[in-house]
Amino acid sequence: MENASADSLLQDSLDRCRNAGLRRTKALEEILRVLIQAPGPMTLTSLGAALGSQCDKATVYRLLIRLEEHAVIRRLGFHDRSAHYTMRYADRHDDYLICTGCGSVESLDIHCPVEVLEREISSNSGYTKLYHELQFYGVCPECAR
Amino acid sequence: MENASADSLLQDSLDRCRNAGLRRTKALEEILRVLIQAPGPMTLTSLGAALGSQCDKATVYRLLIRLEEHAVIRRLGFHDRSAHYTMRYADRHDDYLICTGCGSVESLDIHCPVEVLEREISSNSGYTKLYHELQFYGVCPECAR
DNA sequence: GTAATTGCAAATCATTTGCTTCGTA
DNA sequence: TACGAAGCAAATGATTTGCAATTAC
Repeated sequence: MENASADSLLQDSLDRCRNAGLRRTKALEEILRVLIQAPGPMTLTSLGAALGSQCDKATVYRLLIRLEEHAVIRRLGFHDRSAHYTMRYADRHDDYLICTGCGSVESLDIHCPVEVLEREISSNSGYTKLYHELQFYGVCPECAR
Repeated sequence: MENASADSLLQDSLDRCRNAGLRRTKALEEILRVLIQAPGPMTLTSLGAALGSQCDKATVYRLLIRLEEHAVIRRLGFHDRSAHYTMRYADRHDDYLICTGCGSVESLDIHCPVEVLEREISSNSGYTKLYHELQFYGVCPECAR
């Protein structure tokens, strides 16, 4: 992802945050900047490391929660003990392939056949605001050596 | 699930455990018995509660890990902080529908279109022992009131 | 008899929360 | 200026681990 693109993504995200009623603080900007440039989902801890001591862990934590509520980011539950977060873009839905050995995460930009099911399940169950999370687990070539 | 069926499932599971080299202990039997009868996935804590003081939490924890390694049970990562476990049967793969409000879990015995993808991903990525986990999240009718 | 399991207690570690201070709108 | 947000410190709570005592094979 090039700089120009990353910049406009940051702008878009900040706009969405303002519309959601979030104040434009340094922590917000930095978190979004890091997440946008990240090659993959990040945990609270890895975000903290990437931010250095620019913002407090509790601040990051609370912002992540709000960002997820407002659908700016997506929260992922891998088999890891910690939650992973990644940007949520309207035109893109990633599923993931995770190695059960080393824990490495690859994103799969596959056309997920689940979207159809989603609508079906929604009408059968009466659940609203449906979304899904799909993960594939396996042993990567390295770990299989 | 009736008793006769539950009994034979327990037998089958115990057999698989023996083949895996696990000793037949009281803790093992009790954990399997509870999981087999459970209406849905259980956490370490709920398992502990169901077992009363029949076995120590650490014992349950270590057994769950081994049972998962030997594919007797399946571990699920919901957005809950805790891991959920459920029996794994050869002829059955459940996906789940979870309410983001109250956390209730329903299992979906749908024919999951992901199985096909799984093989495809396996050959593209070189990953082996692939399996997947699919969850739908949404707001249940109650919580939407 | 012996190596695998337990039980109990203590250590981790990722959150989560309370509260005071700061800064944006 | 008022109220949401940040920073700091302390509380949770679900795992994880160490080690001595048991127990299945």
